[in-house]
Amino acid sequence: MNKKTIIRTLEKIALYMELQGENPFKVSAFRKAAAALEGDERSLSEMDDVTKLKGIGKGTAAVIEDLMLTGESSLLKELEEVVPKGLLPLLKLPGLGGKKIAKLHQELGIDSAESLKAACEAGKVRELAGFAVKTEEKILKELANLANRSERLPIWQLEPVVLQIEALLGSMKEVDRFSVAGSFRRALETSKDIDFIVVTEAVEEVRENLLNSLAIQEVVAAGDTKISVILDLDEPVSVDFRLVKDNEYATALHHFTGSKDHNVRMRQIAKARGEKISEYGVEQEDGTVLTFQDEAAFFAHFDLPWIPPSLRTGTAEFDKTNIIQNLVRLEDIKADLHMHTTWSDGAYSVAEMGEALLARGYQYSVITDHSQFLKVANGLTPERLEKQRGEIEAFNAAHPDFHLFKGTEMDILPDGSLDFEDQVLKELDFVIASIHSSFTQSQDKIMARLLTAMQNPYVHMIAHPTGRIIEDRDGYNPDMKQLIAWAKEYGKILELNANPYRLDLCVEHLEMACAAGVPVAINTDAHDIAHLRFMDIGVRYANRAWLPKDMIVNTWTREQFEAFIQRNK
DNA sequence: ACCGCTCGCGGTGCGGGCTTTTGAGCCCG
Repeated sequence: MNKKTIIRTLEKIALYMELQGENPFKVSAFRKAAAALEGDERSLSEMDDVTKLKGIGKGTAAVIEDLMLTGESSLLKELEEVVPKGLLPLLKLPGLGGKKIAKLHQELGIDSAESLKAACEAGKVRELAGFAVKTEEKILKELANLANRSERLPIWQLEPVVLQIEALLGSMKEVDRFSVAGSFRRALETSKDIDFIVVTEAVEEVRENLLNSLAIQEVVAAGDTKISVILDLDEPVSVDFRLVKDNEYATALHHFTGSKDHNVRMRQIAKARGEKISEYGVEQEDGTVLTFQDEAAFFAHFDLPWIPPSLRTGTAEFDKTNIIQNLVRLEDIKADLHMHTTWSDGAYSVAEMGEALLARGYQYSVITDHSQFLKVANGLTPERLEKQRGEIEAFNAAHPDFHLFKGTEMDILPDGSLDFEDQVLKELDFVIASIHSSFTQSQDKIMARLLTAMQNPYVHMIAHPTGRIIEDRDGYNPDMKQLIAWAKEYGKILELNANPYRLDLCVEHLEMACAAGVPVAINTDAHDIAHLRFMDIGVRYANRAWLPKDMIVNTWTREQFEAFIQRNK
């Protein structure tokens, strides 16, 4: 019996109890027990007594013992007999929780989405205490939505929507300031919706403007403090706007940025001091409410540094406050080491990319068009690569305070060889090696390919090391522990590809690279000037892994970078 | 159901808002 199964069983028990309308504390006790097991790194055999873990007592330990001895949980079996499986999806319906579902089951014998629909249509549901006509209508509407209801949306789908809404809010003269909040601001891979905090004194105008300017499928709520809409895009996207006064901005932004666990911890800290935090301010013991100009002032009130949103998980951010100042911020970034031009599959010329990089205030960058193997991307032959050199040198001659290094994104071929000979690589300043083909090879073959690149003295960096696309494909499944060990051994950089499709390395792998002391570069892989903005996402994502600034290659000065890339010549 | 303060019992990481049932359940971070 493995630990994962036990954790899942405890969570299942909680779910079934919830559907029975059980005491919510009892339900959460089972969830807490599961979380306690999950949070402990030891395997079950290494724990002599599970009840020593905080959150596991007599009852939950009995379930664990049951599972260990018999492979089954008699408690779960009993629950499954009493609670119909068809009720499980009903918890997803907004407005229905365990208590209400239990009542529907007990009073009307409802056991599935179908029977709930029938009961609503027959007008049976409105007769129940706690339900009425409106509830019935709402349930019917939500049942219709249930099938095509999308779960969490990936960051790459939300990012352009956020950009568009930011442009709209920025253009509205009644809007004094605004920010995106929620899990998007914390740089999570997926979010359920998008939250915006908007400061305005002209609530009506802003509301009308928003409702008229956005492509709206459905207005969920449109009050004085909250506007909630579903946008009519390829997939429906929920967006919430919170309209607040200027002095409430900091606490509202903090509150709606979360995470929930972070907020709970903050409120505990406040409570211990006799204060109360809400989205409107910090209430003092005498009832007066303090407000703050910005989040930094709010955190400072609790003797905390400004905690970057990505760190707000409710865990380490309160213990490791002394190293927060060592983490990377967007203004620390001095270069972008991975981008494409019209020479391969990019949309802008070398000079246009160069000007855009200068406009971002960078000191240097690297042009890295694809190599010849990638025909679909118009990859460069050694001859064309040589021609490109002239264009880059001309740009550099005209811009003495900035430097474009000459590079390539070279394919690691399916047979394990590299796309350019060493003589070609030798002439380049910076060489990226990456895999774009034969993802389904065995892990041994993939690792053999990567090892060739690692052992080549002219290669500096491995780009998007796993090849994953968020919520779409898993990539080529390299042995990351081994890859990181090689990067350390051969002195290579691993990339955090900041394109929101990729975010590769992921947080877990970044943490491993960090622990091993392997340098990381945050790159946009821009194929368009507009893509250079992804650096912001990359930086916020890197924060989630607590990567210190000095381990991030593109925070280095041009001199430091040059010293590093020339070491093998 | 678990924990902690003390051996049975009260509180359960927070607080606000919305619905519509004018309480209690549900939802948000």
